[in-house]
Amino acid sequence: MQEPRAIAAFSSLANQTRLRMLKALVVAAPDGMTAGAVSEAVGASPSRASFHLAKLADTGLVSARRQAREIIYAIDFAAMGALVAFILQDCCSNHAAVRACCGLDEGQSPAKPGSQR
Amino acid sequence: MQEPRAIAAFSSLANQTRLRMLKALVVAAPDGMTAGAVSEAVGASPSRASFHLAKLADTGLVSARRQAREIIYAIDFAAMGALVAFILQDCCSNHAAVRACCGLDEGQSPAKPGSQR
DNA sequence: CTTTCATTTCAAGCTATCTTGAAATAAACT
DNA sequence: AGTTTATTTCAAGATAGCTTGAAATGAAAG
Repeated sequence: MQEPRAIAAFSSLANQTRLRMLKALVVAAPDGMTAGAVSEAVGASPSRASFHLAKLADTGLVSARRQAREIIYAIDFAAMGALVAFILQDCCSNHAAVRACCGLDEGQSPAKPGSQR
Repeated sequence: MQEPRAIAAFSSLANQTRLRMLKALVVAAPDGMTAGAVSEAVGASPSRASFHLAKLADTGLVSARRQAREIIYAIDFAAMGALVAFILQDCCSNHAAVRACCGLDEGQSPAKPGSQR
């Protein structure tokens, strides 16, 4: 991931509505949600939801596909992973302190409670 | 890390000048750099550099301390790590696909070349 | 106590982003 | 063809963020 795309991705995440959309889409993964469902989930008008979903799709953090009358948005975990990799590698030069702070490098289990930090 | 702080942090990273400052500060870690040095490193006027450094400091991604006439900025790796943790845990619910995409969960060595991805 | 150096603060103008509601598109159904 | 449902696009106004250069602060040195 290059700098311009990373900046666009960070910009996408720097908004409450979009962050909440993303969280809803994580819960709904890998199936995704219709634009209307996302709109309801975050309490935004259809037009406003469309605006923010378009931004998330532009940056590649989510994908969009039409299914009959509905448009289904789904999170792209690979893109999210690439963004994390950008922070870790490009920004922080793989500095151990950064990796340590997010509970990595000490075991493989993704969600072991209490083991992070 | 809570949502508002994460949003502010993403906002900080969503800017070329600040991203480059951060990279310079990673290289200069853990000592840090004077505001003037950062200013030169990214090719920004003192006033512009001060504006962006203040933003980075506000969000806690960098720290500032006065040393005689100079002000020394240093990256806060813990804060960077907390932001990565926010993406991984709060945003992505520790989804394995995200962790996999950044070369984690397959070995502990932080910077082993060729082993990531 | 004035000068010098490093940095910040301020005010102005500019650009980008967000919100709102109305109108347009797209697909299915009658 | 006309209607309904789902979503996007558009235009307008509001808010936030960026850049610039000048003025102000803070700290050391003569």
